[in-house]
Amino acid sequence: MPPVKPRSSAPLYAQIRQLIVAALAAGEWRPGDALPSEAALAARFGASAGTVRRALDELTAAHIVERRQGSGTFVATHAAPRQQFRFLRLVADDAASGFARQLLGCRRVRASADVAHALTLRTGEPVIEVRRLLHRRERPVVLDELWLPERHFEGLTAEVIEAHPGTLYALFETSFGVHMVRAEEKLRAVAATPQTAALLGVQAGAPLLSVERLAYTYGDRPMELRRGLYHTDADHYRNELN
Amino acid sequence: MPPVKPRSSAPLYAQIRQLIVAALAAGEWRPGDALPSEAALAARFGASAGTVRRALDELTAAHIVERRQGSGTFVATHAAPRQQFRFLRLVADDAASGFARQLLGCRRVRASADVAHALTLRTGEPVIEVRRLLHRRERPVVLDELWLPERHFEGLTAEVIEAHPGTLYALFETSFGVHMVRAEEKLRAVAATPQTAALLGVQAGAPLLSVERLAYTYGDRPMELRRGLYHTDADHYRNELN
DNA sequence: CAGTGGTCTAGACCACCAT
DNA sequence: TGGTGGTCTAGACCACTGC
Repeated sequence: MPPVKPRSSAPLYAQIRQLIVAALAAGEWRPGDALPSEAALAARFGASAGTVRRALDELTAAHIVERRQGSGTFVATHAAPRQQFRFLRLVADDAASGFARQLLGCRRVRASADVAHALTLRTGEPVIEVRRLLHRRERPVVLDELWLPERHFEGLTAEVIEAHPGTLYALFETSFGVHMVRAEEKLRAVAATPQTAALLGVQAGAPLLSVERLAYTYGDRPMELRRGLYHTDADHYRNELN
Repeated sequence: MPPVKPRSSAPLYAQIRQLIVAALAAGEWRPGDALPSEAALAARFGASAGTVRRALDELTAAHIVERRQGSGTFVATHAAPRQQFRFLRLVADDAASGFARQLLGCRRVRASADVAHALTLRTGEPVIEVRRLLHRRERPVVLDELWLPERHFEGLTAEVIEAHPGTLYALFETSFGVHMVRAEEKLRAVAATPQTAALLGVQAGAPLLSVERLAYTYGDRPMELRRGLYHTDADHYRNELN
């Protein structure tokens, strides 16, 4: 990894931030690994400790790395307890409790036009389609359908999913080297179709919260399209606005 | 305003951040005003420029102040073009366009139990209730109902609202000195009642996105409860997850 | 105890804005 | 041209972790 170009227009801390992300994308450090110390990174990039620190500050804010005073700086991982439901904003109206997962299907299909467009693939390229149901208190609350580009997820089968105890994002990390960094969601209210109503245990036509999520890995590359239908009678989608 | 306590346990930059927020809450600087320069604030708080800068960094991230290189640091205001729709995440599926406002009512009522609880009032205390409709392309898309503690909004009437060209949050700032800093929202899908359906031009039972928002002013004091029903056929609620 | 991140300082230089 | 925020440095000291 070369040192930083001195004549570039972008601030040094931004260049260092990008170089660290590039190293993460290249797999130099894996989720959960410790990064070199701030002093070591400063030496590597030929910058002062304060400048490296600023780059790490921003990566910490973006949940790309995680700092632990006294121990070091670590690559963020969806396996960490805090990150478990980082992207699932559905919470119970009363006291929270976890979800039980039920896999409905996992198969290789050809990307439809809209799936391909979202994932920047060509229509008809192979994608893996997963369908699942999440239950809370023995009742179905989320019907999820998601698509992944097959070339990054070769070998993902129902058996692999069933055998994995953690979240899907943790599985993507450990088994496929794909770490999701951020996501964009589009929410709408829709009416349950007869099929979705049956799966979620509601009447056809009942209102459901539709959540379409596009998740990105390092370098803003879209890697997962997800369409969820949330039953929001006893749960709600929680959001904070700044 | 006294200088910072040297022996306190919280970091100096956090104390300075809180002192600045307290000064904002006390009205020392109003939205749109320039704060003293970083050097002047450093002198006032008896800290170095770097420490004051860190406090301002955090206030900038929270959209409480806004920096302009070469000019100074300014108190954030909802009147600024960028902040216009900071809390309204509903965007059109195609090209964006603005909203037209229609006031349905503004009256003084007694707080119901849930409204009072959200605003930390006692049940029956006077609140101002506002109801409006937002239109896009001549079609109603948002039915809004909101409640404000009367003691902070004395004199808020339909005429005042109709006469104000900007957003409600800008009006709250200029006429009542209440600046909203952040908000929490709870989203669900609900079925339109006959009344709401008529106002939004949909069938009774049609799915609507219900958005309950609690907005806070400086010091995390809740100042507005808002319940919106969004018609999401040609619009969606956009969210970014980090 | 050594090594790590967390805080705080002092100062230099640059980029931008207003006048 | 003077004042403002933006970047970058060098170094001191503290708090915490793990051996």
